[in-house]
Amino acid sequence: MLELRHLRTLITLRESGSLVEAADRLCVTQSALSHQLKDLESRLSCELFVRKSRPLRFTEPGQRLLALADDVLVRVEDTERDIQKLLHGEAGRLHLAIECHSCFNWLMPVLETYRRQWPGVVLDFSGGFIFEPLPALARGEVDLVITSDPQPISGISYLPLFAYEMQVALANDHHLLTRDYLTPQDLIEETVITYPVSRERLDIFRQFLDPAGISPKTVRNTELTLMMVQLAASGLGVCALPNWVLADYLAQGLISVRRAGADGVWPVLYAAIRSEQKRQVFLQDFLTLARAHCLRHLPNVVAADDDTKII
Amino acid sequence: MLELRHLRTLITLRESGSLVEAADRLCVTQSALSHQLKDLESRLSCELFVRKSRPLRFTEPGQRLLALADDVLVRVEDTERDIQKLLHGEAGRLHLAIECHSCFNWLMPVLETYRRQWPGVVLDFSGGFIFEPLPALARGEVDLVITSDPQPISGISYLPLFAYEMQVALANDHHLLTRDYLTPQDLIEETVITYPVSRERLDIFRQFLDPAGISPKTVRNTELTLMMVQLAASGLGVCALPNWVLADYLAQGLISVRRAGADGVWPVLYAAIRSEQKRQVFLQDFLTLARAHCLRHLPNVVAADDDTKII
DNA sequence: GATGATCATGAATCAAACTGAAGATTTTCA
DNA sequence: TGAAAATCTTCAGTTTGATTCATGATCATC
Repeated sequence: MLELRHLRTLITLRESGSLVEAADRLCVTQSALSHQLKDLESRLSCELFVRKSRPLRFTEPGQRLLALADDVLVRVEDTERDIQKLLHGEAGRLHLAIECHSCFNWLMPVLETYRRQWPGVVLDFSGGFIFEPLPALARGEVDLVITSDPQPISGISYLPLFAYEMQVALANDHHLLTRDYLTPQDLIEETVITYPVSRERLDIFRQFLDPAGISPKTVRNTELTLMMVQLAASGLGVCALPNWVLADYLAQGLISVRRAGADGVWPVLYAAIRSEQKRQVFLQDFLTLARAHCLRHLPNVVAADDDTKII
Repeated sequence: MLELRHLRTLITLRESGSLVEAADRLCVTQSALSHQLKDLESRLSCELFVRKSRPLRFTEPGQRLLALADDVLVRVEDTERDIQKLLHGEAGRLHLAIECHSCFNWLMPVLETYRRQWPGVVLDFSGGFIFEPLPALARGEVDLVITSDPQPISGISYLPLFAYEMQVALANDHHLLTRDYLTPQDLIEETVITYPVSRERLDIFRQFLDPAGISPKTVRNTELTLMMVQLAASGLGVCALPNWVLADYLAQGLISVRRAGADGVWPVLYAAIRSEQKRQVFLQDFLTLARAHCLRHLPNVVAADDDTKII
C-alpha cells in the first residue's frame, strides 16, 4: 500500500537530487531509502526515477507521484495545523528579534508563509544592533530570538534550528587564497570587518579567534552585509559570514571564500523562547516552518545534531 | 507521523459504525484498530471520536481528518490508476456475463463508477438465462463471468469476490417460522421457487438439498426476482436468495427469512476470467471496485476467506 | 444484576523497516 | 584510460512498531 512516507521520500529526493542527501535529510540511512523505493517500485511494477543520471531524473510515473505528493502533503499539513488551531486557539503574539543579522535572508520568506498559515497571530519584528534581545525575551517584550549564542538564562529555552558553516570572504587576489583553509594565525595581520556588536556575539571571535587567543590587526564595523562583502572584495579586509550569505556573492565572482580551520566553524542557530511557551502550537509551527525552509533552500546547512534544549 | 493507513481506518470506521465491524472489513483485529486509533489520538493529542455513543460520533478534529481522507484517498487512488494506465494502456474490452441473477443489484452502480474511471474500456453485457457463460468465456466471447459455481475449466481462473449468506424467504405466517433455522427435511413438503436454470447452478440445491439427498415437493420457476418474493409472500412457495436481495423485502415486512441449516449456507461469488488476462490492470481494477462496493454496501457480506485461484 | 456486545489494555509475537558492511556501478579527474 | 571517489544496490542481522491474543472494563438490554 502506498503511504505518505513514500510521498515524503519522493519530495525529499527531488529536492536533494540524490539518495545520500535525501536520506540525510530524512534522518535515515541511504540503504533504507534504497529499499523503500525499490519496494515501492515493485509494488507499482514500474521505475520511478532513472538512477544512472545526475541530476536525478524522474520517470513519468515518478512525476505523477510527485504531483500527487505536492498536492496531498500540503493538505495533510494544513489539516494537522487546523486541528491544532481548533484545539488551542489560533490567536497569539509572535514578536521576533534576531541576534544573527544575516538571518534576514531566510526570515522574510518564512514570515511570509507563516503569516498566511496563522493569520490570527500578531507578528512583530525588533531588529537593530544596540538592542539586547535575550533580556527583552526574558522580560516578555519579545517572544522569540534567533541566536547562535545560547546563554544559560533561567526561564529561557534554546531550540536548535540548524547548523551552518561560517566561512571567510577574501578578495579574489588575496594572498591567503593559496591556503586550503585559514588558521587563526593567518588573520593576525588582517583587518576583520564585522557587524557593530560585542565580540562575544560574533562567531568568528567566539569560535575561532578567541579560543586561539589571537586578535586581528584591525576590526572594522559596518551594519550592512553588502558593504562588508564589498570591503572584502576590495581587499580592505576580510569578513566572516554564514555560508548561505556568501554563496550568492561567490557565485557572482565578487569574492572568494575559505574555511576557518580544517573542519570549518559550524555554529548552530537557535530559537530562544520562554520555556513556558514551549507547548504553544503557533510557536512550534514557526520553528518547523523555519527549519524546513532553511534545510531546503539554504546551501550547506544541516539539521542540528540533537534537540537538546538548554534551559 | 500521520499515514494513509490512518485515513483509511477512519473512513472504514465511519462506514461501519463500530471498531469491531471496521476491523473486520480491514482484515485486522479490533485490538489493532483500538491501538492504532489511540496512538493517532495521542500524537494529535485529541480525541477523534466519541466511544460511548451508538452510532459512533466523530469529534470536530475527527471530522476534519475524515474530510482530509475523503479528499486525499481518491486522489491517491486516481494517481495509482493513472500510473497503471500509463504503463499498460487504458484501452480494453470488458464483456460481462452473470450466472448469479441477483447480481444486477450491485453490478449496475459498480459499472457506473467503472465507466467513469476507465472511459477507454469498451463495456458490454450479456445477460439472459439460456446462455451458458463459462464456455463463452473460454471461447473469448465474454471476458468476465460472475458465478458462485467455479467449475475447473482449463484456462479459466476464478477470483473470489466475496461470500454472502443465502437465506430462505417465507410467508409471514409460514408454519416453518417456528424453527430457528431450516433443515433440508423441512423443505420436503414445500414448493421451491427458483430461476429457470439447471439445479446444479442453484445454490439451494447444490449446497443444501442435494448433499442431503432431498428434493422438495415442487419446483417452480420464474425469471423475475420480485415475482419469486411475491409468490413466497403469498405462501405459494419458498425461495432462496442472497441475503442482500431479501434484506429490502424483509425490511418492508413483505416476507420473513430463515437460515438454511444452523450455520447458514455461505456461497462465494467468483469472477471468472481467462487466465491469460489475470494481469490486465483494467480487469483487476474492476474486481477491486466490485469487492469494495459490495463489502461496503451489501448487508451481511464478508471478504472471501482466501484468494485461491482455481485454474 | 445477569447477559451480550463493544472497546481498552498489556504482554507476546511477528513482520516490516531499518542499519551496517560489502559489493556493484557510475562519475570524476588525473 | 584507469584509479579514486561517490553513489547506489544487496544481503544479513537488528530494531521498531504494528498486530494479535488473552483478558478486563464499560455500556446497553432484558
